[in-house]
Amino acid sequence: MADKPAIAATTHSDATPDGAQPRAKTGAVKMDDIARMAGVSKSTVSRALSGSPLVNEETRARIQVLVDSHSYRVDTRAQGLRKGRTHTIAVVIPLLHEHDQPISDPFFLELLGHIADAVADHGYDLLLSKIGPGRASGMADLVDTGRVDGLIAIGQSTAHLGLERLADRNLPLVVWGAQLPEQHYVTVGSDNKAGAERAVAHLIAQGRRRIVFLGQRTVPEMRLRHDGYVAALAAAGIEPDPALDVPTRFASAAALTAMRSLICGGATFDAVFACSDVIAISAIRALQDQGLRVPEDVAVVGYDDVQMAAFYNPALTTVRQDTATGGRLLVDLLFAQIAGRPTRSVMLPTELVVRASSGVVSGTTTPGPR
Amino acid sequence: MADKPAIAATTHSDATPDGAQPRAKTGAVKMDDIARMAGVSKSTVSRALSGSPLVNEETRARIQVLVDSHSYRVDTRAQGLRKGRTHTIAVVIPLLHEHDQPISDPFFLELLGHIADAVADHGYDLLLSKIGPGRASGMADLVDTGRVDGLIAIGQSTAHLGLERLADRNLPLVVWGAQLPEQHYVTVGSDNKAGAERAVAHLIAQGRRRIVFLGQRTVPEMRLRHDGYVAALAAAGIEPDPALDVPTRFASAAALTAMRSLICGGATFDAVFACSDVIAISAIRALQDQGLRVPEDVAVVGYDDVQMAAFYNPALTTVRQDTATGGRLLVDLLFAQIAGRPTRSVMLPTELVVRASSGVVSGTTTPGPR
DNA sequence: TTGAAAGCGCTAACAG
DNA sequence: CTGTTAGCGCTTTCAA
Repeated sequence: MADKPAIAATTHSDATPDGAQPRAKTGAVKMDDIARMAGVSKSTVSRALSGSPLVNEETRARIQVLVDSHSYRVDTRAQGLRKGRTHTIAVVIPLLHEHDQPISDPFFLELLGHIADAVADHGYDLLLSKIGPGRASGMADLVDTGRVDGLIAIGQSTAHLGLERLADRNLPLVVWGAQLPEQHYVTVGSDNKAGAERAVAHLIAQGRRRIVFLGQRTVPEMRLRHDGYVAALAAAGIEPDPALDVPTRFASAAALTAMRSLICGGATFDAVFACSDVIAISAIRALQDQGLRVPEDVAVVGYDDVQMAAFYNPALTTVRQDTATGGRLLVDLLFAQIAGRPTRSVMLPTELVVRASSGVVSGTTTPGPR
Repeated sequence: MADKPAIAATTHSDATPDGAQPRAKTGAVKMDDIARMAGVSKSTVSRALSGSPLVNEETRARIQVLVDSHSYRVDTRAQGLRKGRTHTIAVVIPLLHEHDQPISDPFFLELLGHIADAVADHGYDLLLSKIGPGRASGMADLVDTGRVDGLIAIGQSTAHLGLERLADRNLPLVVWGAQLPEQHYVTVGSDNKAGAERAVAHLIAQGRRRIVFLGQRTVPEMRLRHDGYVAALAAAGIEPDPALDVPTRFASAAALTAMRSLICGGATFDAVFACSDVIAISAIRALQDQGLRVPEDVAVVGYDDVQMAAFYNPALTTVRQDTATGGRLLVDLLFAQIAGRPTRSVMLPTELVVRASSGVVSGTTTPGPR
């Protein structure tokens, strides 16, 4: 770990600041207490609190007052134990690689934010969990130990088989990612192939012919994007050059290195299709460092339309994934499954957002943010 | 909600795909079942699983086999109910404004990632919760309803008073943010004033005199950064110009607008100190859109050293906050509080990372990423 | 070394 | 409308 912290100040001791109630940690008031004070039974309180119609309005009011004044809250743990539900769903981020800087891609954060909103709207809690490679069993545990009612996996990465197993066990599960043939689990994701195809076709339309594919093809979504890339080239009668197929992980640093070595390797190319905006941005940096101009010498297109894409310099042309509907859909489908309703995978349409980095001549007006 | 999804495919029905065990949803195996199979009592299983030394090794082995083969997992809900602990901690993101795009700043994500790691290392779960303005009571509920053992708030934003109340109730709570005088709760955060002061001093050292402060002073951390800004100016004998004090929210779009109107308002300045990297990046975009060069015409310094800062164009000079130690510290302090040990606030040192955007002449070598 | 019994705080029949 | 009675699945005395 890094160096010791520098300054230290405010002290938090267990002494109660002023003469406040020195209530012990176990001192929380329980339903029984409320019942006693209201002169009724626990059951009545329970009913009153759950809005049952079988309670005298007067009684309910009396109870409510007590509840408020003592700021009593039902213990969800006990409630869940009894009712068999947890009112919690897990969002799992399967890590792609050993020690990728945690959840670093802004795209994830945007999606996560929307998921969090949707989950909250349902009145559920959200458990966030990072799961290392191979350990899909960890996901099952979350359900088996009664911690959550269902799972949302962000990105199937290399966990495909593990996810299949979960789905086969009929655990409520929805995955953000690619729609694979024959898969047993439900996914929500953008139309990766079509999105990529359109992006690459756009580059070709700008007169580019030697287009680099920058991304990790082992991840299903990226493989589909690669398919789109190939399809677009084929449609234009261009033979894909394996030398322009550059694998890279998602971290900025990795992308930078990959791009650098491509350039230094003497490859010739006039465009780059990157599998994510973060990768695209790193690529641009590498290009500029080597004295290449974007988009004049090399046009670049990314994927995601992360917030920052519009603000980059040059502003990034990219394939937008709609994280807002995506997030909400993930949650809605999951709740449908929890409710026992059958669900099916959804593929979201993508949109090509053309900005400066792909070399389209535009006026002085900056293509704004979303 | 947006338009309807496009394509749909794989169906997830309740029918068990192949001849797998059509185990009902309640069909999970319980401790009692294991006990019966092992020919011992529930208590023994419990002891065996918790590593109690009062169990015959042979018995323990027999139980373990059963547990593994049935992939039995202890129900943490019941366990928690009995033991009074939840093994879960909450990370709360107090929202700054009504509908700021959820948790959009990459800085938060980086910090969150590290917190998640640290929490996982302790074997705890992490509940993610977004709380709207003013509703600090929501945080208390998390503890009162027995959902979590403690709270980590990321950014005090405008929730200061609410946090005070929580601390006064002696709930385990650690806050990422500014260290305010007399505050009752424990914080971890960077030395905002010193960091900002150094950044601004750096700009002054580059010969800049008219330096814009770009950020929201209502947030405690930002106010401290403003203090540092003023201090640096004062040290150089520069009178702060109120016209250069530009408030803006944290979203890229807001920063862009703020900067634009400053420029169009005809203000003259030769540098910008932005309260976050995201803001800095938007500011640069605005400057360039108006034909100003960075750093030649206007030098820019950000705050955070978000991953992308090194990759921006021009690479961003910024004040690095160490999210790795910060995250870990937040968690360690929280666990100390949960264990009943007294804790004190910590102020982390910052580091000024000088890159191209502040106009320092450097060779062809790019200041690399971290 | 093990088992029996008593709850953790709550809900849900089943009787009034 | 309300109270009584059983547990939800686990841990933990207290005895054996």
